[in-house]
Amino acid sequence: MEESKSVVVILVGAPGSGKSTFCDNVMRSSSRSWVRICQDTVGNGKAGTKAQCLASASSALKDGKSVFIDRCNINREQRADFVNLHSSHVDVHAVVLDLPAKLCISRSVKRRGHEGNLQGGKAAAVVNQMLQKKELPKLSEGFSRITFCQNESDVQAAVTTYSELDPLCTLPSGCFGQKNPDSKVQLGIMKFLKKVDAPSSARYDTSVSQDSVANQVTKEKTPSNKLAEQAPASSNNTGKEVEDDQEMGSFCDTNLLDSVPTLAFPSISTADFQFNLEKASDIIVEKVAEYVEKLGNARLVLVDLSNGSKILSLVRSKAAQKNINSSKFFTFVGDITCLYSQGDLRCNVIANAANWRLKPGGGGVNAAIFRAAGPTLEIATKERAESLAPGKAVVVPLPSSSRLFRSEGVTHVIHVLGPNMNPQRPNFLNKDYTNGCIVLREAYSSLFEGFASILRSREKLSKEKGEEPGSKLSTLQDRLERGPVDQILDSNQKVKREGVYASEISKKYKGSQDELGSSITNFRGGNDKADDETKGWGSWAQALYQIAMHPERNKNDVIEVLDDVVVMSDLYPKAQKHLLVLARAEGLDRLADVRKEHLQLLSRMHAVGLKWVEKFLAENESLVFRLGYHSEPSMRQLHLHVISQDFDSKHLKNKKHWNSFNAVFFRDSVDVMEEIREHGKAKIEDEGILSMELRCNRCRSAHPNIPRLKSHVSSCRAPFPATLLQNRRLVFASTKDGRS
DNA sequence: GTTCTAGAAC
DNA sequence: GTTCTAGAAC
Repeated sequence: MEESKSVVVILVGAPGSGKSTFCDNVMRSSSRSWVRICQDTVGNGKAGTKAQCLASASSALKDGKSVFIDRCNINREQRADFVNLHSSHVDVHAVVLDLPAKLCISRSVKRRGHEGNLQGGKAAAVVNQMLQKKELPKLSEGFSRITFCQNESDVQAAVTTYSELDPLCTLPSGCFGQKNPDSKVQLGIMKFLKKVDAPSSARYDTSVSQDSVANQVTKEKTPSNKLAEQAPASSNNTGKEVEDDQEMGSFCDTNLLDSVPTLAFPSISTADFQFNLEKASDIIVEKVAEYVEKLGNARLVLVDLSNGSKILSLVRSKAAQKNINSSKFFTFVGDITCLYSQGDLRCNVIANAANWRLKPGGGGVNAAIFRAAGPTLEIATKERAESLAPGKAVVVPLPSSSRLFRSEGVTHVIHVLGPNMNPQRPNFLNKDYTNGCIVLREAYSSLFEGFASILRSREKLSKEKGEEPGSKLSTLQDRLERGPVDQILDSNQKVKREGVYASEISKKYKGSQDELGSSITNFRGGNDKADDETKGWGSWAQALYQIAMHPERNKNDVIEVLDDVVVMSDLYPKAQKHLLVLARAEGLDRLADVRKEHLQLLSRMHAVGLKWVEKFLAENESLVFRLGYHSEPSMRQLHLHVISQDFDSKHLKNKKHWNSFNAVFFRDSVDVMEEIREHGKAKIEDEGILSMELRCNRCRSAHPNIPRLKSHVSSCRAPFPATLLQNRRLVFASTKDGRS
């Protein structure tokens, strides 16, 4: 009989993956003579080195022992020298403990008395860092056998294999237990949800499916969606290799045909319009409760893209408290434009959180829906309404050529415009939640009324066809599946009649738009949009321009209006006192536009700023002020910052904020005026300065991040740097000498 | 300008 | 694991 062959087993895994436990378990019951070489212990108390590990391994092999290399060996480079221990009488194997990072971290954080003293808080960081470098071993590195373990049962199986490895036996060569590394888990799960009786021969990594995907897919599903509910319980029986599902996403797939009319809607106003989530969730639940029973068997589904969505969880718990029928109203995590193809949720109507222009663009749901629907939606929308006032909705039948119609089964889009609490957007309600809540309620009423009108028109269609009204309410879909295209167009046109009803309403709204949304027209009026765009200012960057030109329309923000300047509080003050003095001149967008002819205006702005500084200093003489311009402002319209030097503000959040007031990017008003006077233009510093290191504005010490800087600044009492003390760049209370 | 969030840094 | 940043979207 052949001489017994030693084995070198290189364990591969992050801290906490269970390498040492694996070795212990094998060694406890193996009939082989094993040596565990652990870098943490090989140095006899000191941190061991890789060289020591190699030496110990060679010497153990010489003695005819088998060896475990118990170190992370996380990438090829780390493993290479150990693989080279291979010889005619030594096999080199790898056992990969590729367990979920979460698990490794929680184990390594919790453990006590670890050999390498890697435990507690720092362990997590190390594990995370290490997993970034992870490189799974390949046979080509020189291994004769690689065993991949992705969960506890894999590990147990590998322990058994090595425990039972008799000294005279060898294990078969090759890779064992490897999953397809980039298999589309999401796809796999989706397919599984559709086919519960998938083959159960092969293994499926339950930890992956349940942790990452199944929850996302199923958690939010309605109880009526039984298949989805059952899926996680048996998902470990499904096939590990999931073939592409050709049926998936096809509208004509009737596997789980769901003919209940359903409206999917995003939370209105809570994203970009920054409406308070608590208030919004109350209103959603209130309005759903009001409408859900009126809508017969139809369903309402609140959709949000992100799994951890606060609005969904608020609405869920409030709806549960109100005992709203969960088969008629539920929340769903997914992309509203792919609910059927990606989420298996059939929604024939989707709501769009539209903008007042009813145009594509912006971002979020509006952009996504217009993109997914294609240009036909824009055309169809235009036929019905030119614009939308807050609180209103308009129903738009989707042309059958639209992708949303063809592949998602969406027959109508209802555009809704909610109240806006975002100062950067048109129709800003400036914290007026009394009005805001009224408008948001109205928005949901309009939306659900619109949906009801679609349902009524379908019922009518069903009657025309001689069907039981409300039996299926999916006439369009039936025709789509069975009938020729002309029939679809035919029914589409009939639906339009109802759509006109909706657009009549919207015309009525248009009439009342002036009182409801006067700043809609204001926003448009005065300047022309093309002009803004050629100058490269985004829509959000126009606010100051609007205020400078029409201060009377923005009474809430403006604190002083003069012929040539407007003074306002910065909406997001970066210090205790932070004002903006706006130039009321057309075409003076930024510091770079300033020339000699503006000198008088500049000195006027400076004087007005100083006047306000005096007022503030009278209230609090410990403040210190600086007046200046940003080299490259984010907002259109030349504005002078008047800012106290405490920088004590929750709105000061990042490097850019700090450096825009404390690096040379901030151009002192006194210097700007002098440069204009002497050279005809002001020096503009590059935006790159904004990412410079963070230094205290007094003692100039450097700090690693904003929180540390802020905490330092709050207590630094060093005098200000000499340059700031010169030329009246800093403004102090008159009783002070400027050297505090 | 802000918010949101992924992922880097600790 | 949390904290923090930086980039994208608006």
